Amino acid sequence: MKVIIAEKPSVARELAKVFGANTKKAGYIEGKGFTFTWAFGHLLQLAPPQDYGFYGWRAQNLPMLPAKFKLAVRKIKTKDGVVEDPAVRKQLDVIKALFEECTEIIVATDAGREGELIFRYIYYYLKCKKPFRRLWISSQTDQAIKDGFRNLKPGTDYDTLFYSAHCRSESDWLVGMNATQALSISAGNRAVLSLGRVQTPTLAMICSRFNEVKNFVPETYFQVAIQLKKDESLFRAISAKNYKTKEEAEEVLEAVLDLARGYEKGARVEKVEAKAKKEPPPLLHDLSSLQQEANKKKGYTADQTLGILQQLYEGKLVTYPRTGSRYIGDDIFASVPDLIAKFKDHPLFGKQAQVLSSQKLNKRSVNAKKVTDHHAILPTGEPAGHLSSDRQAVYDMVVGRMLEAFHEECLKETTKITLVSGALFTANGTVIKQAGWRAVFNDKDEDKKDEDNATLPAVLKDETLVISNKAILERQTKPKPLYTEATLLKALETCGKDIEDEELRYAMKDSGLGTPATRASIIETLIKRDYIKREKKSLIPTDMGLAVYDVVKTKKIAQAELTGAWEKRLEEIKAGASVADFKAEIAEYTKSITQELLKAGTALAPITVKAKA
DNA sequence: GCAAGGTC
Repeated sequence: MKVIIAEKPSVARELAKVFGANTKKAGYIEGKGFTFTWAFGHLLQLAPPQDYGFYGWRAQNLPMLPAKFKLAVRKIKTKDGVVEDPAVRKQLDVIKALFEECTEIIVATDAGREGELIFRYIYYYLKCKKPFRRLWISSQTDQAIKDGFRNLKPGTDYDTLFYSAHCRSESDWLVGMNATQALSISAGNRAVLSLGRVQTPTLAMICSRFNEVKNFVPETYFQVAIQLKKDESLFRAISAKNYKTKEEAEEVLEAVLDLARGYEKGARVEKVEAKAKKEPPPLLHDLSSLQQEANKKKGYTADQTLGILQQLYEGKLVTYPRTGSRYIGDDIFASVPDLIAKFKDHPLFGKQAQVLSSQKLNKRSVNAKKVTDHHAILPTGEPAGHLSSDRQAVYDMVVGRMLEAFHEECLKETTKITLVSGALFTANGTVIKQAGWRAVFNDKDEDKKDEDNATLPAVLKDETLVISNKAILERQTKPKPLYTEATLLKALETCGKDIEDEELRYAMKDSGLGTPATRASIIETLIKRDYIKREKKSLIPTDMGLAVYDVVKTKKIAQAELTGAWEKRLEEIKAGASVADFKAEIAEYTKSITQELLKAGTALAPITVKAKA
């Protein structure tokens, strides 16, 4: 018997279906000489400090550098404290029995670094010696699965991938556990002051933006607005220049030849620029873009959206949600017309689904090369039935985005009218000629200011127009906005892009900080630590968060570059570079950051006393 | 009591 192990039940079911195996047992499916079993993500984790004899949180223990890491069954928190997760233990027992029985293991965890680690941790924890081969597929259509099984790779081909995954895991433990204890201890051991490769740069981003806003000095400036009349329509134009003082603006205002001053047609059209613009449809959603949209439209937190999506996924209404890809492959695309047809009677989207059924689909979201372990989020087409309002809202975002993504471009015409009346004035307008994908939600373009979205009347060069009104506008420069969950998620995704060092920037280009599956929990961790809080839609630091930021802001652990540097080395390890060298560097860094924090954290003692009181 | 990573 051969046993196939997947990362999660849904994938195991999919594989079993392709093989025609359908005898369901507790924790596995069998048939046709194969057994399909699964993990639930990471079943095992690196054992906590006490498993190496580091009891309590004491400076003498630091730095904790286990000679050899141990694995422990994943824990959950219950009212009786932290215990082994019984479901995980049970599944491990199932896997153990199957591994003992089998002649060969086929590794079908997700095709990536963590997928490899999930399997290897199980394999080594169970002290299994059975031979294994690797299934490496990036799409789960029947054809891709069949091809993948015909083309299984030797398990050892992925040894270096495992080494890089293992290094990632141990390095995060070493730096995170030691830095956390060092800071907490030196601040008086009254509160958990956690630090980590991902959470600390995230905190730093929130704090630095907050400080920027707090220290921002707004500057007042002035504009002159005129109201013009062409036949029966009115529109507004704004001075081409901004003025620093009210006096300057008043001079310009005075010079305007308006009706009140007796000028029948005091404005002359200097220039009319009309441009046709094609606006392509948005890409399909990945988890992050959906979390951002749900936060903007409905105010859901990233964590809530992930939870809702997980429920929809378990209800088989949407495809795998924790994806970082906004694309699908050609195989999935082939099934899209049928999928769209299933929404022809949908109360909200039925009409657009029908429209789409009769036109050529836009292929902007179709690119097999940009599909990583999972493709973009799509509805499955299963009948949804009655859903709670939040599930319905998120489901509609998935369905609506699918219709948008395969829709035609939106055709717009933008117009810029330049006028002279004393000074120069401009009016910007946009007219949607053909809604295309924008017909799905009929939303306005939220990135644009209202005044740029005005509908302007047709005017000709050198035509003269009535100025029916004029005014001075007092404006203020604005700071960048505080982070919301939506903008923070975006920033986490893209934060590697402005790193100066070219190699580090390259190493982070596909990753950013954290992963789609973990970003929501990073935000929740910072809130749980009392480092940040939600205020309306914004995320703002607490006094504690700001104090921690002050201590670590110049250190490597607070920089996104640290992840870039690690990614670069991990990529090299994957390509065969020395593991020992990287481990030695991490041990060195662990020692130095621990020493620094053991001294630096004393500055935080007063604030932890206050927090405790 | 602690990281980041995965997922029911």
